[in-house]
Formats: sequence, C-alpha cells, structure tokens
Amino acid sequence: MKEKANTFQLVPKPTLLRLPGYLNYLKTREKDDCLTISSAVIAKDLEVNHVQVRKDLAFVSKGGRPKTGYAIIELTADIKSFLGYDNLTDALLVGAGNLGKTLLSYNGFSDYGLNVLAAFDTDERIIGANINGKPIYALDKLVDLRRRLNVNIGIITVPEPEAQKVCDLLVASGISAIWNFAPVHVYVPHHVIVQNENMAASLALLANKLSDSIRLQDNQK
Amino acid sequence: MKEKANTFQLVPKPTLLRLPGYLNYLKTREKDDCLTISSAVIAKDLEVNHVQVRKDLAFVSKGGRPKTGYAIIELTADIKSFLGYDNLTDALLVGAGNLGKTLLSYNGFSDYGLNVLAAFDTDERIIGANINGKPIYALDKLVDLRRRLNVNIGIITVPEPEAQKVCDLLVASGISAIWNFAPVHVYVPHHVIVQNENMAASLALLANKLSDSIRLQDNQK
DNA sequence: TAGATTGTTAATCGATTAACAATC
DNA sequence: TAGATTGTTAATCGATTAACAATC
Repeated sequence: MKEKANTFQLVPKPTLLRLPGYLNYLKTREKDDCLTISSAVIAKDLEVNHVQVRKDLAFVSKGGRPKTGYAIIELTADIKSFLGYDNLTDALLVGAGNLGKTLLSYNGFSDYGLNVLAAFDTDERIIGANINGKPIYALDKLVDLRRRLNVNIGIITVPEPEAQKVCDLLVASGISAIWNFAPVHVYVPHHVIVQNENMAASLALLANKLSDSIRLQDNQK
Repeated sequence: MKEKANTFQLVPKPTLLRLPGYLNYLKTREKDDCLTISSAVIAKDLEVNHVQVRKDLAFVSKGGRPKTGYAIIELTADIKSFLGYDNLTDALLVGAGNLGKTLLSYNGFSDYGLNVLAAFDTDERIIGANINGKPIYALDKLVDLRRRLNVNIGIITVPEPEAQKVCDLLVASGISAIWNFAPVHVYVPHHVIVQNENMAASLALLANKLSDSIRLQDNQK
C-alpha cells in the first residue's frame, strides 16, 4: 500500500527548491486576474521543462484538469500548505547588527511560516530595546529562554568570528535547527540541522553565468 | 585538443554551488593553523563524499599532493580566483529600504568580488544621503548613470509590488544581470540573466529537513 | 619500500526529458 | 467528437559514488 500523506512523501531536493519559485510566479499571475494556468505557460516563463512542472506540482497538489490547467488559487494554497507556510514556527535570532535588525524588521517571514520571537545580543546599548516589537535580550538569557519557549529554530546573524561560539550556545540550549547567515562553516553535532544562507554562493552563480554570457557574445564576434 | 583555460571549463552547477562552501570551510581551518588538508577530512566535516571533494577541487585547482593533501592557502587562492573574487565587479542597487541599507553597509561583498557603487530610491528623504560612503540617487538618474559607469549588475531590493517596474528600468538602462531579492518572479528579455536570492526557498528546505527529523525521532518512538 | 592520499575510469543512482496514454 | 492539457511510463542524461591506478 502506497503512503499518500504529505509528510511521508519523499520530495526530491530540486523540486523542493523550485516550489517557492512557483509560488512567487503564481503571485504575479494572480494579480493579472488569471484563474487557471497551464504547465506549459509556467514552464515557458520559468524556463523549466513542462513535464518537470507537472511532476513538481504533482507532489504537492491534487493536480490540474486536462484542457483547463491548474486553478491558481487552489494551487497556491496547496504549495503553501506543503511548505508549511500556513502554520507558524517560532525562531530566535542571535546578533542584532545590521542584518539581524533587517530580519527583525521584515514582516514578510510570517508568509513563509516563520515567526521570529526575539533577538539576543551582547551589545549593552541595544539590550532591552525592541525592534519591530521584538525584544532584544542579553545573550546569557538565551539558554533559559530557548527552553522555556521551546523554540526549535535559531538564526545566526553575528559576524564571522563569533559564529561558532554562538552556534555552540544554541546547540547547548537544545536547538534543533540553525539558519546560518555567517559566511563560515559551523560545526554541530549530528542531530542538529544547519542551513547556510549562502549569498556568496548565489552571487558566484550569477557572476559565472554573466561571464559565460559575455564570453558567448564575444565568440559570436 | 583539450581546452584548459579556466573560463572555458564547464563546471557543473552543483560544483559551482559547493565551491563557496569549501571556501568558508577552509577559512575556519586556516585559523586552526593547518597548512594542508586532505579531501577525506573536508568530506567528513562538510558531509559530502570524498571523491566529490576531489572532483570539485580539480575543476579549480592544480590539485593536492598524494600523502600530504591540499595546501590550504594555495587552494583558497585557487577557489577565490576561479569564483572571480579577486577582481571587483561593479553593481548598482535599487531600493534603499531596510534590506538595501543592510547590503550597502555590508563591507564583506568586496571579499566576493562585488563592489556596490551606489543606490537608487524614490524616497525624497534619503536621496542625496549616503550610506557607508555609497550615495543614494533619485531613481530617474539610474538609466543615465548605469550607462556612464558601464555597470553590468543590478540589485533589486525594493518591495514586491515595485520589483517588476524596477526590473524593467534596469533592463531599459542596458543591464546584463540582475540579483533579485524581491520575492516575486520578474520577467526579463532573453539576454538578461536573473539570479533570485530566494531566502524563502532556503527556509523551506530547513523547515522540511526539520520536520523530517522530528518525524524520524517520533517513529523511533 | 609501504602507506597514505590524490586522481581517474567505470558503475550506480537519481533527476530530467521524451513519448504516449488518459481525461475533460 | 476533436483538441488541449494533464499524468505516467520509459529513455536519456548528468551527477554521485565505487573501485582502482598513480604518486609522493
């Protein structure tokens, strides 16, 4: 017997990475007052294969209808539900510098199911303050608060040199997953999940594509 | 005859995405006063296959030495050079809100070969100001300045609703590549490269891994 | 020389694409 | 019914891993 429950479905990583892209795309189409959309159109605009699109969507949705395509509103809801965007997961942020403050100020995270509860820092001047309604606590309150609030996700936005120390602290506090914005590798025990927000990697890809395309132009002379 | 010049080497996308990770990792090892490192150690710490590591590194470096491994300093330089981190590429940023300001304030981009020259915005209150030495101009100066400075990369950090308009403007100004931080799909002509900085995608992956691991724990009872 | 480690060639695995059947 | 579009099964492609040869 085939297991069908969302949570037990194994979704390929590439599909998982494309799903938020479909969502962003559907957002723009919804504004255009489209009610339905075909995999061929999505494929063309997003520059992926149309079979790919249908396969990806099949993981998360009951599917479209032959001749009409996918109902945009329904499909949007399906993807959001699959990605867990409709129930909030709490997170704690460490490092209320520039980037940290920006993330605290960003109200869009709730759209993605993330709820940043509070921040921690060592800078006396900002401890006790709050940003966008989110309090900044002293770093030594982290372990205790993490436990009492039972938060599973920690966000690291401290400068590079402090990343490992902060990471260790989060681990000691019992965190399950870490979203790391510092551009260094952090060591964690096996049971802790790390997701690196690697803007450098993203940039590298852009620069690479750019130089490829410039080379191509040059070759065509 | 096999082409060997760096720029003509076709590097698989997965490799390209891992390279910045190796760099971050080597940074931490350099601090530990290691001079050489073996692919096996890298593989273990980064949780990738050791053959994978050697294959990846072979694309960018003259390689390690049997019995001793890779010279860390040399390898670091090779990866940086390959990724273009050692010659700066100019960029213009549009949208000096929270995120835009944070990127303007971040001095680390130069480590990745990116040089943000200036920002553009429509908010009269900040036009004329500068952040971290980078001037903020009125948006209607963009087309002209882009041309005069011959900048190839544009960064979009405006809110979602304005992203497409700003994108069109960048394209009209003759930009070659766009780094898009707005969480919407933007349409561009074929010759323009878009790289979406999709934090939501990253987050989705983290949340997914987390729920997988929680499920696993639960199943083990 | 023996052993550790790199680099390469071959085998496997998984993701993408192509061909086609099913359905509205 | 015919045609458009979805969904599925099979073929292809590319990336990862395994086995082994080369080298210091």
